Amino acid sequence: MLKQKITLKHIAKELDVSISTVSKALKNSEEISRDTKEKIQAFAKLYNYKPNNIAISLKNKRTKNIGVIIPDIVHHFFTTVVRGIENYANAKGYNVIVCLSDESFDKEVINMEMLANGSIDGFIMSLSAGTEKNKDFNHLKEVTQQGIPMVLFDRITEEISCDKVLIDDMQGAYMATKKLLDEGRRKIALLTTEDFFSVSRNRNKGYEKALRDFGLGLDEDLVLRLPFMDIDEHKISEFLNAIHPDAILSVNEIFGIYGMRVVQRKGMRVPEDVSIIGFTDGLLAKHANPSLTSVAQHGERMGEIAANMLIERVENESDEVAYRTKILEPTLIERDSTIN
Amino acid sequence: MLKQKITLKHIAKELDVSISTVSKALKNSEEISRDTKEKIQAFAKLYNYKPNNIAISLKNKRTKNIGVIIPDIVHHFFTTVVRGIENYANAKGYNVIVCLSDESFDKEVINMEMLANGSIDGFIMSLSAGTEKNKDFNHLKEVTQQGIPMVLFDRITEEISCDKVLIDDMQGAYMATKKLLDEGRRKIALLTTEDFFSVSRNRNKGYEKALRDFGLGLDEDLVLRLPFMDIDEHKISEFLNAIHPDAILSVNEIFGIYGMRVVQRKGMRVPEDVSIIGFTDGLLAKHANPSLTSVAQHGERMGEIAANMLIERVENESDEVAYRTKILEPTLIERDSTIN
DNA sequence: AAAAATAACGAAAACGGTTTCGTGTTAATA
DNA sequence: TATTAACACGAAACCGTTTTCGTTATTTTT
Repeated sequence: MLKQKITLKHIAKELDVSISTVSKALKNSEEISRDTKEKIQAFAKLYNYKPNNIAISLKNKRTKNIGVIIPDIVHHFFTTVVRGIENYANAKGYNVIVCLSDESFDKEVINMEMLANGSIDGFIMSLSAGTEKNKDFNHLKEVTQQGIPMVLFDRITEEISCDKVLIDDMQGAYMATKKLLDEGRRKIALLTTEDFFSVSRNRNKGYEKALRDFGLGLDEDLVLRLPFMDIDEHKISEFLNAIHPDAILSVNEIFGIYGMRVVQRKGMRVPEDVSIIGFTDGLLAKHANPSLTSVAQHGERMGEIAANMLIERVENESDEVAYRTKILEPTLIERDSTIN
Repeated sequence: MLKQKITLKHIAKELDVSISTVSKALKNSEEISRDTKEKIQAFAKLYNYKPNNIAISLKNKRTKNIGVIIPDIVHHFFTTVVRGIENYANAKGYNVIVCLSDESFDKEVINMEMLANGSIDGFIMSLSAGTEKNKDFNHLKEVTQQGIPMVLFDRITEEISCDKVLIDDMQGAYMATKKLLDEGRRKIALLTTEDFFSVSRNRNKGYEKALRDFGLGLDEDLVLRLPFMDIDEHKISEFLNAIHPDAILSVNEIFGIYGMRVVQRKGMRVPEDVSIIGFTDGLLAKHANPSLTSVAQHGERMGEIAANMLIERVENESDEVAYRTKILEPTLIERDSTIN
């Protein structure tokens, strides 16, 4: 049953011509006579010949594969980015190899090394928590020095020069905070992550800037820094009980959802008593009760842009085009956890 | 700056030995003298030599890549399966190439063809809606006939003989329905999809069987079949208004969430007035208010099992081991949308 | 009719490895 | 001392393509 894959060699032998002739005939080369071409093409169609990708990759030193390394795939934002990458890449004839770093520095390194040895033409990645934490970017450096194009998105670092795409996190947090201030809120709690996430740092800054622009200072008591995994609802509860905010800004979706729940459990109403805004416009935000006003990160567009940047680099040998950093504008999606 | 990748040939020339000697030395072959081996290994380490994956793939006719084709990646269940596949595959030294069919038959075919020409050692996939709809499985047939191993999960078909892994959907729906019946519910609405999804058909069957086992018949008026995309909340609302159920079973997570919202909007309480159970134990279910009792599909395990089955096939040339179908037991996760 | 041009194809190198099968040295055996 | 083993290495085929550069015939030109 095992219908062995047919190769140029088989066709050549069968039709009693050389491999080169077969190859040329299938590419409709002018070098080959009409008769021969038709004969070969007919035969190839009949036996459903398809060239072997691996052989072609070896020959051209081009795999038409893109390596994507993300911290987590069970995560709405990354998932939308992957979808954007897939869409664009597939349309351009590229496959996407997805690897998960699982927020671990070691896994990130291992995956990069696996892929960097010829499997892919370039990388698109977002740093793992581990990498952001220990600030070791040597694996990225090595890869770029080998001439493998790379695009960083969302969780990026200044230490590596390469193309980058991200949203203006500071601006997003600024917009959100301003929205809350405009509502008349003055005691705005910030639910954020530990400080090593560049993304969170920027969001924190935007929060602070908005406060200052309104003549308010940053009150560290209003800021809760949570570990990014294993969320402790109790901690959030204690925090909110202690400070009694009239609004909450969360640097992600999930903290916002937890915040909302805690607030509601205390018998307070959202948004009448407490307004809440989160980051990441995911399913949770959309379907929460009330639905959660969110700063949209436009993951799918981010993915498309990243793929576009990468493929351009891959296909234009003309290396020395300056590296670009594309900064997307975040959008505030107003829902029912804020007033009007 | 472009530190060119070093090859066996470079090492050979530099150390004035043959390529074969270098190759053997790096594999610690007994054939090569201690001195030579040490010299070569040291040199290779110094210049950070790593064999080219593509070349090795071509030689062994093994890519160490697994092709995964899923309908959608912004979807909790598929995402957990991918994670399971990744975990297992990575540990075994395999990369995962993810392609999205986007629920489209055509895209599924294109992606399979892209990957089937040498890029991967085997497929793990779940059928797109389009494929389930028009029941055309020729692309799957061709691939298996070429001897490329394949594992189908969740959305499978009997028409293809290959390894399969899925949960007992009928049993899951049965358990859920029985739970509702045990609560004393008698008017259980079923929110399901169009009939071409094998998965939904089985869940419908489980629902029906439970009813019959309780001496109740299937009342078609209690069944609403919704298109799987672009959910029309209004339609759900009309339906529920018309029949006034005391419980709702949904064949997925999202319909359940919508159902809950509609019920609550009507001023009824969940679960006091209406109990609700959904399928897929995702984030929405966990964070809904009240949290949604769900039939867990164990996506991550499913992914691991699929990867395990596939890799076993790939590595054991001993083809003719009978195809296996692994059926996982679903689990009912009781939360607050049902009583106790 | 001799020289040049053209047409149609094949040989071989190359991509970067692995592996089989020599082959020339040295060391052990008869 | 002649023969054989063991050792250490290299040549070459191979995986499946692409592509350059011949090499024949045949046709055109002078």
